[in-house]
Amino acid sequence: MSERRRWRVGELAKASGLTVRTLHHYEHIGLLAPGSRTEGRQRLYDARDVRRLYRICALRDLGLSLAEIGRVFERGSLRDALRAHRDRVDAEIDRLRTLRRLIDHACAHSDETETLLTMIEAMTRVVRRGEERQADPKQAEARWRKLGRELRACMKAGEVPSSARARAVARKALKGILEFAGGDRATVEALAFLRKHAPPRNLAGWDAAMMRYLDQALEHVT
Amino acid sequence: MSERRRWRVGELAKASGLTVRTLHHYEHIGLLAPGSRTEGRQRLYDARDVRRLYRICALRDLGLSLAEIGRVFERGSLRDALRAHRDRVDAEIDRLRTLRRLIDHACAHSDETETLLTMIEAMTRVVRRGEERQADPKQAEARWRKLGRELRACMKAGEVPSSARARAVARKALKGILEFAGGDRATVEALAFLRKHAPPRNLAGWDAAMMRYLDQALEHVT
DNA sequence: TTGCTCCTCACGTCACGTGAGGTGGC
DNA sequence: TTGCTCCTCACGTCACGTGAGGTGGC
Repeated sequence: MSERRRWRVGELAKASGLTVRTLHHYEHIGLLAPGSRTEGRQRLYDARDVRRLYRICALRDLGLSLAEIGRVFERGSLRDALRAHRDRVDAEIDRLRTLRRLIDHACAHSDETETLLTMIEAMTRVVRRGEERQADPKQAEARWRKLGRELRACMKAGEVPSSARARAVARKALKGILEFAGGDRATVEALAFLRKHAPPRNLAGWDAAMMRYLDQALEHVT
Repeated sequence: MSERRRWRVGELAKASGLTVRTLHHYEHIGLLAPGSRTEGRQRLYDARDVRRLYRICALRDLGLSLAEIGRVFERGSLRDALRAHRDRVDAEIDRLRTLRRLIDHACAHSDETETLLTMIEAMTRVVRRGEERQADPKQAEARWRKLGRELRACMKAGEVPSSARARAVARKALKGILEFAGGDRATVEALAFLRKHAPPRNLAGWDAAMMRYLDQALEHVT
């Protein structure tokens, strides 16, 4: 009674929603070989193969690579693979969110290709090479840390952002920003936008609240 | 005085953070050719090339393909390209969010590879092929629409989910769910999870509030 | 002359898509 | 015999990475 149901490659393709070529590919890389073949070398998949295929599809739909899936089936821990994958997904979501805001900001603020390009260029320059452009990154960081401490003192003392002390800090910060931007207006604007919408995490001890406070103080500085 | 600054390929690579191979590639596909070459065929990039390169990098960092970037430079509207891209980014964020919840749910609820696989398989089966499994999709949809109307009537009348009328609707819904799941417990659970965490949009006229109401009513049905 | 940089092929990656040319009939 | 499905190469996609073997000196 071992006359079990068999599937030819086209049948399995139709049932699974994959293509015949995909099944060939999975066999080629050693991920799923049919249990048997006919005398004419036609592939015959059995129930075990089908089961395995659905698991492959499930993991693939989660975004695992075929190589990772192979490893999970061989001996790996699915849990570890999933945890690692979850972290990758989280990072990707973060990245896309920032990107989304950047694109939207660009779209909303200009119609002209030239202007748009300049703006995007400035933004990505800031995002990508941020620290690299500093003459001396360590010195620059120490300076921002110091400014951060001064600003935090203003905040703790309950001073409004328009107070003389807060404005003094803001003026020093503005000088640092202008220096960083190399005098490029688009870069200064891009920095302001990024401070608001995609605050860098843990940048020299600054947090989002401090950046908001700084932006308010900057509005009172000429 | 046209002795302008020139860059050899290695210099430009270092300055831009790209590899030499990448610059070769951009030339190969017609995206960025050096303004000139030496007698020994060495590439010489000028300021215009550098400018163009930074724009290419900016658009690439936004996620545009090299082909799209080429089109934008030739004649295309950057704005249209950005809008289209923004929509793609949005869709991708949605997809990853659902995925994220799915992975987390799976991780949180089991240690065993076997169980995890079965759970994930059930979920992706539901997500991917939802409607296909119905014997008659049109008839099924009409049925869910009818149930939706009955449920909405309960809600409008201000009845609590434990009321007799709501429970009657819930019992009918449960029957439909069991049928859809083909008697598979894992699939039923997966459906419940997805109703809560990744509600399908506009499924036979049901919205998220209705699904919450149904879930509450289901808790009062044995 | 010694290094370093540059050059042009050309194959590899990843997950398949897309024919081409020929054979099988679970 | 006619269709339909199956078979095995093998090149194409995308954005480069990675040598291999040889030449230039912006």
